[in-house]
Amino acid sequence: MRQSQLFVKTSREFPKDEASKSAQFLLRAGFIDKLAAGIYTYLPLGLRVLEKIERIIDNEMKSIGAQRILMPSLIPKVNWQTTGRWNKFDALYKLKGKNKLEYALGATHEEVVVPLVKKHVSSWRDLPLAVFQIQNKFRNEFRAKSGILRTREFLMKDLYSFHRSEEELDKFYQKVQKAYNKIFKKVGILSKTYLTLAPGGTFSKYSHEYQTITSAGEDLVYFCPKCKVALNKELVVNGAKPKCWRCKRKLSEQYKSIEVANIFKLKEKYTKPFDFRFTDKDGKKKLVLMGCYGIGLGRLMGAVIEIWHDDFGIIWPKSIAPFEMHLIRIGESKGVKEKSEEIYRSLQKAGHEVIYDDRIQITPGEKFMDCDLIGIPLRIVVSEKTLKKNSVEIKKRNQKKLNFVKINHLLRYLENN
RNA sequence: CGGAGAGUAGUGUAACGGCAGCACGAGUCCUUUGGGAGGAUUUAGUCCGGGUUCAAAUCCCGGCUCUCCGACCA
Repeated sequence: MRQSQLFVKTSREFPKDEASKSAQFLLRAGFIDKLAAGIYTYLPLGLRVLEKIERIIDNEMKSIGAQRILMPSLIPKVNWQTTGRWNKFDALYKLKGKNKLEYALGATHEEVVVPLVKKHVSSWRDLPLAVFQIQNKFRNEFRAKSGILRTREFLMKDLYSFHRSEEELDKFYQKVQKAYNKIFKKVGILSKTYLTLAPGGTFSKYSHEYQTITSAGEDLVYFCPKCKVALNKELVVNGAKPKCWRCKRKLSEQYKSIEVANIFKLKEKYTKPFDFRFTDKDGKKKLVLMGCYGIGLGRLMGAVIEIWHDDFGIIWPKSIAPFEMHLIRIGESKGVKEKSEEIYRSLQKAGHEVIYDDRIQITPGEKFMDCDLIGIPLRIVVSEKTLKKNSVEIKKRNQKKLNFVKINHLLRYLENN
């Protein structure tokens, strides 16, 4: 993509009203635009990142056998009444339709997925089953904050699994944990992200969260260095000493963290109100057991930036960077222009995702500053200086070192690095 | 939802109750091209509604919005 064609421009000024680093960089670099508190547009660069995260999650979900669907956002009142959440879940956005019908925008989808799956599952032979979707959720948060870390409309992957026994549910629950670890590894935050025991909220007694430790977080956790797991502070009753839920050792140090994902064993909590039963091998009707598993995609994107940035901007992990490389042209001479256009075309032809700073009347300094701000992993510079050596200059976003590579060796160099 | 703070041009900021100014950005033209360059020129603003006053960005009342703290929370 040509940077001159990007309709969103970068901004030199820090937004006055944003405290969190991820929000500052995303706004300055033109990844997102704020419409209102907790409501954001994803601009071309931001959308590319979001789509890459989506693809990673989609792959991992499918690899554990989950089938992707897309449920509606408009959910009738009766469904919420069946589970008792019409009045209990106060983050619901409620709307009135014609004929006095009422709806809530989807804040979570048990009320849709349970009756849906019930229509098609009746025998033990139909189970286990897992379905997921990636869709915008609406929650009327009392307070939106920290840019895309806590919003009122946000993209979420929600997975629901259905089982015949607790044993089967446990097994799948473990499988999801492994898949989640793979996801966090791919997006570059696994080393800071810990399985955390937490209260279950409206869903169950306990749940597990995935907490990414960073000072930008709004949660507090105790971390066990031996077990590599954490305990949410909300679970520590007044005065009690927090203990690791695995090895039982006493924990003392508190860390701020971001809850990037949450998983629950719902068991029969939502299958019961919908009377969702299956006929087991022994001919008896039994309640289906259920689990649910969420990841907030935008929040994950924000968490990655909280971990991966420096004073100049974002440092995207390769896996979710909006582009693989940033080709920068310095200078306006005919030779430089022709050569950089040629390199741009050959990179594209070789299948590389490249953003090309072909803007004119922009000083080299400004191009470099924008490049650091946007945070593409690899920077390739073409200028009079590099052309004298028949080369381009290559620099990684997270390193200081400059490499000069002969132009006719460039594609091979990129393959091997 | 409770508490605190703030709303002036696209962004960031100034102006005692008395001419709304500056910087950056954006547009046009020229020069410049290895870490936010220089010149010329143009552009654009007091959140909304009421009140006090000869006169309101400024004082008062009401509303709206944003940010932060708390509460809440898949």
